[in-house]
Formats: sequence, structure tokens, C-alpha cells
Amino acid sequence: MDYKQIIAQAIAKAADMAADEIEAMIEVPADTSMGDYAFPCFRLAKTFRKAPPLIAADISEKLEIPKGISRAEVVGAYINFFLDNQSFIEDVLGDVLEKGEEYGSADIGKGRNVCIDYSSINIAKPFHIGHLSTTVIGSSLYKIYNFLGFHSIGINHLGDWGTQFGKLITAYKLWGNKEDIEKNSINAMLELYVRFHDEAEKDDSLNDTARMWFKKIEDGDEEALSIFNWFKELTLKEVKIIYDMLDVHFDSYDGESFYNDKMQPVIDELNEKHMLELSEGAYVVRLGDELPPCIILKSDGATLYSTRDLAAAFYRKKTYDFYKCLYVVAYQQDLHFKQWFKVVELMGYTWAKDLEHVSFGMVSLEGGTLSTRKGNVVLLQEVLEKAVEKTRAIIEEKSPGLEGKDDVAKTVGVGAVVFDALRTARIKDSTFSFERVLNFDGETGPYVQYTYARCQSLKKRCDFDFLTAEKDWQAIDNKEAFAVAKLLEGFGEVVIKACEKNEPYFITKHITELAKAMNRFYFEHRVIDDDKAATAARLTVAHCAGVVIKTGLSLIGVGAPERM
RNA sequence: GCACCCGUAGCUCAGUAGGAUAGAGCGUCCGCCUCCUAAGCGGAAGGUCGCGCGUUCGAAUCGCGCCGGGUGUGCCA
Repeated sequence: MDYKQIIAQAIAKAADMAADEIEAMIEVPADTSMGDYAFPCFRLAKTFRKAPPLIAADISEKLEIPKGISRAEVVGAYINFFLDNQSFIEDVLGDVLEKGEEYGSADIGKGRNVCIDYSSINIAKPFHIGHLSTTVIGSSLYKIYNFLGFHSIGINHLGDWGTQFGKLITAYKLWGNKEDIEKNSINAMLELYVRFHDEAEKDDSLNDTARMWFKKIEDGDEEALSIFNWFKELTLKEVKIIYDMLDVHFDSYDGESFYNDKMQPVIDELNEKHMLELSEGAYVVRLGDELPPCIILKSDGATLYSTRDLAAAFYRKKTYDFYKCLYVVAYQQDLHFKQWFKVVELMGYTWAKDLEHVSFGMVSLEGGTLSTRKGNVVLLQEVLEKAVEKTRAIIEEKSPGLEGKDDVAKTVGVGAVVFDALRTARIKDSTFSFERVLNFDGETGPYVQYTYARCQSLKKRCDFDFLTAEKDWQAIDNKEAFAVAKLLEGFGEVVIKACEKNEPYFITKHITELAKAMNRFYFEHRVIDDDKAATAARLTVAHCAGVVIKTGLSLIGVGAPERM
């Protein structure tokens, strides 16, 4: 089934060259009218001392057309290869039928653990659209790695440490009340936090009180800890609602507080290795001319996030013996990760190369940057609710008789938001817009889901078992079915590429293309008619497209409704 | 100042281990439901691939230099 390889062998034989060398030169033409595979002869000009078009003609003449290829055609310096459409379609569909939802999966990660640090929310802070990227990218990677045989470990590295919690307790003791917090949860905490900052500007002694409360947390004071843990519990409870909506899961919630007692051994080791240097009152590790030094201990002796990240990395290596450890964190922290990765390397650990910062771009609002404290935020829950609401309205308009409207509205609405967040390369900045997220036309989540529902609907309309029925493959010997088959065939490679580059959008793009091809097929060819064998063949196309669309959607964390 | 990232159609983006006339969606305009879901399909218009020089048979893609935007740049995370 590896056509590239088959073609390479044939060319190699004709040109008397090494097959692997040839294979690396074979490409896929941008335009399918120029074939399915192409071999450019430009680079052979030097070795053969002939003009490229002549070389192409010579090779073509000696070429034995391999099985599965219908013809080879010389165009200028290119030899273009055309697949035998019918046998190709049959092969691919057969493969999808056989493997089902496993189609595209692999076992390249067998026995390997991959830690994925994503979402990593802050306690007592609302979940806004700025947290969407890390959450859905991380969650998608979690699924992609699992699909390829790895064992993913999802880690929500909670932001549950720091003086802000001293501030929060101070504010709570002064102005808060239990009922309000229980009732309004994060909103109430945020209000207290904002009020603290307002009041502290007038009365600096509040900051001292806050430091005192944080010290109490550190010292394990019972009252301080109980308030702190209560805040933590309420925050997680509220955020869990969003994670459930998004179908996002974690295997660990070990965050900053968890590593509080695990930093000293790292500091000791740095000391033993004579890597710590006292500089301007702080202890730092020098990283050479390329990078600024990494601060390990502040001049007051306190630790920093680098220290905590180091401790966490050692803990994860020891606990999970990871093959890779990914950090799905915005690009603002590029330097920070480069620095402490370098520290691990300088400590002599070769696994430093397995640490990877999966960075992504910023989300801003039309009115400027996001700021929790200034109230310039769009809450994710609000976005999801609006999307579901809008979907609900569309359903009432287009399919008023639909069963399970609420479930479908949820799957489609939430899917639209997630799909939108995973539609481009991670690194791109984006400006959040309700207009775009709530547009369900064109290359969107609902479009792909709609195509899936269409495929399912076709199957329901068929009154015999098309899977076991005899099929007339000639009925799908057309360019639309061929286009679907090619995209089905390319799916596995795309998943691997998405994994290698940690880019879920490769999958988003591919299933969008597949949906387009499927819709074209649907439009051009009546699927169900009186000819049973032909109907069975055409339904197989729809069925296989549906299988792969569903798998693809699930890998980016989007559901596939059976009808919509 | 220095480092990193980005710059492709009105907008949002693909395409960047060099390859054949630079692609898609949105928006705009024009068509297609007595027929399997029109959240669909087809078509039109729309581009000095930020600019210049270089490497190459060939550059949106590689190198150098600019310009524009973003991020970061020692005790926040």
C-alpha cells in the first residue's frame, strides 16, 4: 500500500539508482490533474550530464509500470504517476472497514510515557478564553499520543501557591462572608481580590497582613490552611464543570504547593555540583553567553517558578520515567523554559532534551489585552453557553423535529468553540471574536460535524446491510470518491505529523478537507437508489468518511453527533 | 539596545526539510432544494507572498540586510 515506495523501486530499476534516494525525491503534485505522485528529474542533470526533460523521457521509456499505477506521463522534467483509481479506492475502503475506529492509529509509542502539562489553572481566578488554548491543545495532544500507542499523563499544574493567597485570606477575613463565597465561588473570590488591591493602595499595612497570612499557610497554620483549601476546592469544583463540557481530563492535579517541599533537594544538588553563584544577593545558575542566568533563589531566600519547575521535572522523571515531557504554555514564557531546560542539561541529565515547551500565541480582545483584575475578560463558560444557545436556535429553525436537541446543541456548540481554537498553527496570536466563533458556515466545527451526521443519516436510510452486501465498485470509479479515498489514506500520516510537531491543527485541517470531499461526493452522486450493489459501494464511501471524521474530531476533542 | 516569534487576497489563515499556473474559508456578487440533511454544492471578483540583495536550473520557502507588528529581557507566574 505504500505507493511512494513502489514507484521509487520502479524508477530506481529504470535509472539504475538507489531506491531510498529516489523515494526521497518523489513528491505529491499540488494539482491532481498532474498525477498522484511526481518525480522531478532536475537534480539528476549533473550525474547524467543531460537536460532534465531528456532524463525524464529516458527513465520513462525503461520504466516498468508497477501494479496499482495506471500510467506514467512525462511533462517537462517531471514523470507523473497516476494511481489506478478503482483498485486504490477498493484498497483504502477495505482498510478502513477492517480497522474501524482504530484506523490511523499506531503503536509507535508503545511502552512510552508522555507527560503533558496543560491548562494549569490558578486557584481563585476565573476560567476565561485566555485559558482555552492551553486546555484544548493539551487535551488534544493527550488524545493524539494515546492514539499512537503512547501512555499520556495529563497534568494540571495548579497555580496554588504565592502571596496572592495571603491577600485573598486577608480580604476574606475583613470583608468576606461564607455564604457569599459558597454561592458565588470564584466570582466572590475575585471580587475580594480586586477589592484588596484597591484598598491596599490606600492602606499599605494590608500588604503586611497578607504576607502574614501567607506565612501562616507556609507554616501549616490550621485556620489559614483550611480557608486556603476551601478556596481551592471551590475553584476546582467550578472549573470541573468546564472540563466536563470540554471532555478534558487530567491524571494529576499536583501543582505548585505540591512541590513546595521538593525544591530543597534540587537546590542541594545544584550546590554540590557548584553551579549556584551568588549574584546581586540572589543565587543563580550561569548559562553561558547565549542565555541570561537562571535565578534559583531570590535575595530573600525564597524560591521562584524556575525552582518549582525544576523540582516538578525531577519528580515527573522519577515518577513517570517520561519519554517526553510537554509544557503547553504560552510563548511569553519561551525564555523561562529555555533557561531551566538548560539548567537540567548542565546538571548532566541527558533527558533534558526530552523536555519540550509547546508554546502558543496570545488571545486578545477587540478592546485590548485580557486582564482579570481590570475585568477585561470573556469567560469561557459564557462563550460555551452562547455557542450552545445559538446552536439550539439553529436546530429549532432547521430541524425542529430532532431528537435529543439539548445534547446535539451541546456537542455542536461546544465543538464549534474547540474546533475554532484548534484551526491554526499554535504560534499564531488571535483576537477573540464572538462573530467568528459563532459562525457555523464554511470550514468550522459544525461543518465537519454536519458532514458526519449526513453520512450517518445515509446509513439509516438504507434498508439492507450494505456492509455485507455485494458491492459494485465500478459505481464509485469517479473522481469524487477517489478524492475521499486519498484523504482517508493520508489520515494516518497526518496524525503522526500532528504528534511529531505537537500541532493538533494538522488533524483539524485534514478532516475539514475530508468533509469537503465527502460533501462533493454526496452532491455529485446519488448514494441510495434501486441498484443494491452500487448503493452498497457508495454507502461504503460515506461510512468510511464518517469513521475517519469521527476519529479525527475525537482527536481534537470534538464530538460527532449522529444527527443535527 | 539585545534575543525570539510573526508578516501570503478586504478579513482569518493553509502552503515554508526549494519544484510545475500561489490555495482555502469568511465577507461581496451570481447560480443550485417537486430528489438521500441547503449548518450543503458550484461559479465570479480579489495577491508587488512586507522590501532589497544573494544562493540555485528553480525561492512564499534557504542566507544576509532592512521595514512593520508582537513577546521577552535577573529576583511575578
